[in-house]
Amino acid sequence: MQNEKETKEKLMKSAKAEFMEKGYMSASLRTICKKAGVTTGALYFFFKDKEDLFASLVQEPLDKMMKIITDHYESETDHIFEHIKDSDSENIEFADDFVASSKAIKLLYSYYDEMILLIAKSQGSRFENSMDKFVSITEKHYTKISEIICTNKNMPNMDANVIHWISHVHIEAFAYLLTHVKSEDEAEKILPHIIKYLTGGWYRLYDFF
Amino acid sequence: MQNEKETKEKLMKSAKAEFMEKGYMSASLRTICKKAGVTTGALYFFFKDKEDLFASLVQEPLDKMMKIITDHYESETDHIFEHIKDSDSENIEFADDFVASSKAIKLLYSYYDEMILLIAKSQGSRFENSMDKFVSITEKHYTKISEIICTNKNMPNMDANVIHWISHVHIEAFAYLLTHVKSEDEAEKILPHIIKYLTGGWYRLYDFF
Amino acid sequence: MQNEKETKEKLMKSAKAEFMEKGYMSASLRTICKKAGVTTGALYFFFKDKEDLFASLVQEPLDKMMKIITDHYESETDHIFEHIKDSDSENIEFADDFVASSKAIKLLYSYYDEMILLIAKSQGSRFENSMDKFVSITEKHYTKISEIICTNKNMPNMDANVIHWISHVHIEAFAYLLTHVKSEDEAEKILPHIIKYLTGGWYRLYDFF
Amino acid sequence: MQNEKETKEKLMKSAKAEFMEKGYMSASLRTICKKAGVTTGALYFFFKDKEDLFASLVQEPLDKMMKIITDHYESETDHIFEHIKDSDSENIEFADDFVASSKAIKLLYSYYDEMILLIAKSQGSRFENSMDKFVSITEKHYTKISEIICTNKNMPNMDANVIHWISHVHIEAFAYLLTHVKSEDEAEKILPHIIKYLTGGWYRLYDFF
DNA sequence: GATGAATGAGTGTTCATTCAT
DNA sequence: AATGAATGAACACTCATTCAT
Repeated sequence: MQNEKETKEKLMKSAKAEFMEKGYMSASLRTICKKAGVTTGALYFFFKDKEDLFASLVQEPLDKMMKIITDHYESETDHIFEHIKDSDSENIEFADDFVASSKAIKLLYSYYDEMILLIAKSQGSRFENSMDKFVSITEKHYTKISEIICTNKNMPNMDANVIHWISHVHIEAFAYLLTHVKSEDEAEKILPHIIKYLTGGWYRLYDFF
Repeated sequence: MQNEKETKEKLMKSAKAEFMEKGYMSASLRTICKKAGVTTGALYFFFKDKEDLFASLVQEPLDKMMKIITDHYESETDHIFEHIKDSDSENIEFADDFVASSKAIKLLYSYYDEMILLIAKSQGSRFENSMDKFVSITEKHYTKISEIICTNKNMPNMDANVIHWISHVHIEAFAYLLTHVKSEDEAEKILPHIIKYLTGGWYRLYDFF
Repeated sequence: MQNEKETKEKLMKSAKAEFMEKGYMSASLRTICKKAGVTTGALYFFFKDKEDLFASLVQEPLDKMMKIITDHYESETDHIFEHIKDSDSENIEFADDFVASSKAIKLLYSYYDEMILLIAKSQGSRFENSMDKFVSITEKHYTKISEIICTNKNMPNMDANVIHWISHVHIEAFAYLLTHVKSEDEAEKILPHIIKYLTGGWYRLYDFF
Repeated sequence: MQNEKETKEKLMKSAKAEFMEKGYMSASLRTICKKAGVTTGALYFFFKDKEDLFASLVQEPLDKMMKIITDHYESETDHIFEHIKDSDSENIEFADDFVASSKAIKLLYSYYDEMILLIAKSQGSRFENSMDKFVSITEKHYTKISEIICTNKNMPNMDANVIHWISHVHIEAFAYLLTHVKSEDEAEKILPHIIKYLTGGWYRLYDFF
């Protein structure tokens, strides 16, 4: 009726605040509507149900993030394969990938609220395990890399559970920044140290020192 | 009923199952009582409220774990200080502390259910951030260690946020094992790799290689 | 949209399907519109309200059926009066009216869906008792016939409630066929037996044997 | 709390009135509770859900009625088999079973409200087709009888659909009385005529005259 | 002719909690 | 030590209907 699309936006803004405050399960649609100044019926005109409302906030950022990660790993894989051919097998270098990571951080912080919703406020919704998907992709990538290293170094393959944990830690590192470091600037300052630490782990695990 | 305390135990057993299955928030006291074969009134005789019931399951294990960790760090701190005096400043060695870690794992798995409740099923209760306390203690310990290293190596002190993250990662490593690796044996097999990775991070972060 | 009346027809078709599936009360205008590919507003352009939409489907068939029955009884009444004069009072014969009944069945099955809507799916609407009107007309007719017979046979008049019940049964017989026998052919095969049974009732009730 | 069992009874009384007035679907649990002077929570202490509340009113009467009918048909079957042996095949007599029917009517009217609920107010609940079960039992009984008659008279067996319809009519006759004749006395007066009519149908259908 | 937006009252159901007995 | 009864607020969701455009 009134100003076009305004209601939907008010609803989404109100929903974001409520989900952020209480999490998916404890959030009340009644409260969301009240704060948006609309009736519950209006909400159901725009959204199928509670989950759809939540999805309207996080689905797109999630998809974008997914694509960024997938693309990144693809290019990194290419890079490593080239690197392997050129260099002698003993001196693989782990990319202290500041550039890519910095990009990721930028995206992450540009969707600050939405990422928080996904990471910490989605319990009870179908998004409650979306971090796991990131971990899964990461795991696939690291499994490949690990195989290359082990082959080159004549080591037995690394235990799959270990790779899974490392993937988990890497993804969690970003989640950690979001949930514990409010400002992007601050995050950017810490990030190099985190990367340094994480690559240190790789080197040691594969006996490079 | 007959044997005193039997009701309370039935209630706690039933509660554990329900909390494990649905998490704190989604667990229903009605269901817990029904499965225990008692009325809700009985529950409220033994427990103040929902949170108190949850606490009855996790508080003690949490406290024990807390003590173990605190004690461990105290003894480790002593050990490091001695070590510092004895050795020259350049060659600090990070304890790849298999013994202590293995002990922790044993305790962790002896309270498997309770730890899962704390780590993964406590959202909505006052225990939802209890991991943070572990992280805090760990952080204090690592802050000390970091200061010693930096002093010895004439480096500027490490950013507090980085220390906090590292502490987080170390605690999460144990949580990860619990939530992803069902059997203790399996966990013990993975643990050395995890420790190796984590100490590798320390070495690199403080430029030991 | 383009071709006028197309929307209305789509709406009615969709409504018929929904009413058939769920009955008047449980049918949802939302669903009807969705399946017709129109908005609720469009529905309210063509129809006053839910009941009006239902009426658009069944009113005309109902009226036609009403007229057929009324006409039929009128002609039958004439026939009986003639018959009475010609014959001696003892030998009234009940028309095992196969021809008329077969005609009725044909009409009934030509409006199969609409009749089902009226008979079995109209609860909650103003049509929920439309069968009663058929019964009423039938009752008037049979009351006359009963009076003629009783006069001729010097019997006391038949209890009005009994006549009402018989009328009810006769109408229900047709309703039964519609709701229990899908095909017209099958119905036509059963119909003679039903008529035979019903006329048998008349003979016995009025002590013809 | 207060007077034992009073609340449940008030609830059931209130529910009966509401279901009678509006039918199962349109009845509102809120209204029922309000009129009983209790909160909705109280209702759910005594009854699982809306259907359970409805069942608490009609299940027992339904079961009793079912038993009466089953028992009746069993004894009637015995009677007919004896009768067959004694008499010559040509002169089967249909029991104008006033005694049994009168008994049924008495039971029916002693549960007047409940039977009305079952017959006319149960749409939307699991009881909406309970009449069909009565018809089914009746059908089985009449199928047997029909076979006996046809065998004795060297007729082809009667069409199953016809038997089904007759069963339907017989059951509906009782339902009709309940829904159209308020007083039991009045019903008892009409019943003999109905039975006479129905047996007349049998005689004619099987060509006894 | 038809849309898109919105209303507001309503639904059945579940919840943790209380308390007289 | 425990029961059985009851509260009352909250929940997500659906409904027929309205109306400016």
